[in-house]
Amino acid sequence: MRTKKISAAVVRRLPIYLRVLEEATRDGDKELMSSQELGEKAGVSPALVRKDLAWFGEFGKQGVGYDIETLRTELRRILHLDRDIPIALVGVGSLGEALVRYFRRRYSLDPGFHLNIVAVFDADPEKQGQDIEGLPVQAPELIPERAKELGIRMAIVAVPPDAAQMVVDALVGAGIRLLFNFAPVKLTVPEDVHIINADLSLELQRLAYYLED
Amino acid sequence: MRTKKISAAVVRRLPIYLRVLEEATRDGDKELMSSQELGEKAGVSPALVRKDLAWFGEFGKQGVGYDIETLRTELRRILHLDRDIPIALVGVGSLGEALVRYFRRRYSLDPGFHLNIVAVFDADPEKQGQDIEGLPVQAPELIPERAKELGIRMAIVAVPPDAAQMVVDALVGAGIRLLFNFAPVKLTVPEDVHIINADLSLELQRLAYYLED
DNA sequence: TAGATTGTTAATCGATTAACAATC
DNA sequence: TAGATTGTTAATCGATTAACAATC
Repeated sequence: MRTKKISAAVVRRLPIYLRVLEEATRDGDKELMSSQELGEKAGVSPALVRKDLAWFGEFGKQGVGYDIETLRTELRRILHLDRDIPIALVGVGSLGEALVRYFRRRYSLDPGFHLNIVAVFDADPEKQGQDIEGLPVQAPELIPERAKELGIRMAIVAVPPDAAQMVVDALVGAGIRLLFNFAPVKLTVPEDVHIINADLSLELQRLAYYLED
Repeated sequence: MRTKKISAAVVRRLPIYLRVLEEATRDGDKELMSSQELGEKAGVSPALVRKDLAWFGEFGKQGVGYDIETLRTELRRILHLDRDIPIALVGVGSLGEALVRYFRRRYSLDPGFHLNIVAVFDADPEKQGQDIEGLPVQAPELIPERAKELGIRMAIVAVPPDAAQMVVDALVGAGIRLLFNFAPVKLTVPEDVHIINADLSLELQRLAYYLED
């Protein structure tokens, strides 16, 4: 049912639903959840929950609701989170290093968390060879090789702004088409490449708009 | 002209426009910029650029474009970035520490960057007293006191998920109504509190949707 | 069966784009 | 003046909500 193109707005909510369901599974108090309850916990209207899910199939039962276990399994499958996803991170500054630690710990502690940083790159020879959370920092020249070897199709970019476009080009050249960028610059990518920007300065600046005088 | 309520979609683009203008000022090649050019550099259509700016005043000249210097000054004023904004950060894990380093360095290097982390808190007594980028880690009990003293009205939350709601309640209790949250949980706040969530796991998970099988 | 809740269609809302008169 | 570009209105597009028949 992946024929029609699903909008980004819908995709953005799927991991939220999944998180609510994972929590419900952990707390394990019941087997069913209505769109009403799922919506409340996800911060979304019940109608929108149903509409979002309906894009992918008929997962609910009228008069009953959704089976938590089933829906969780489906959402994992839809999001490709039913198996490990190897990820590269480029740029071991303070932020990059923190991200490696954060995600690798999360991966090793939470068995349901399939996002796994498996290779770390930095152009600084001083940093190369250093161990970050069990991974050696490697030269960016090795990206294509390691990507192939490890099946990497997703990367996190945490390099300084000047280097970001170059790094992105290298990643795309290595066949990586899913990018999560922390550099505060607008990047240009081919249209079959998906890029999500986490521009933290921009977010803080927009928060400042709401300051009262 | 802040009578009508400006939508979040508009506010989100303002810092992008500002960044383009700051760059243009730095490169200093010219004094004017059209909505066409500003739009290209910001990744927005020219019509939308004009519409967004028109909410706040008539900053352009027909047939000419926008004066870069003037518009930059106006945007800074609109975003309250024409003066320093003191910020608190709570939670000195690897991510919190990286954020302190990142923003404090940015603040000291870039004279136009007015967002300034001025106080850092963590509940772990082991961490209290430690120096992070020139700031001592303090006990969260001191938040109200320091907030008053330093005029803090914005805070970054980088604590573990379990502690997040409690910390947010404390911050709101101390009169802080602008929050930037990194904890992977849905937080409940009074409606006059603005909260921006940077839920990095959620973003990576949604990127996984676009994996091809 | 009666009550509840889904999946889906129609109505509404809001944001973006197109178009153009005003005017520099 | 002629050409260019703004500010703004109308048209379009897309996302969310309301409503309800289907059905468990």
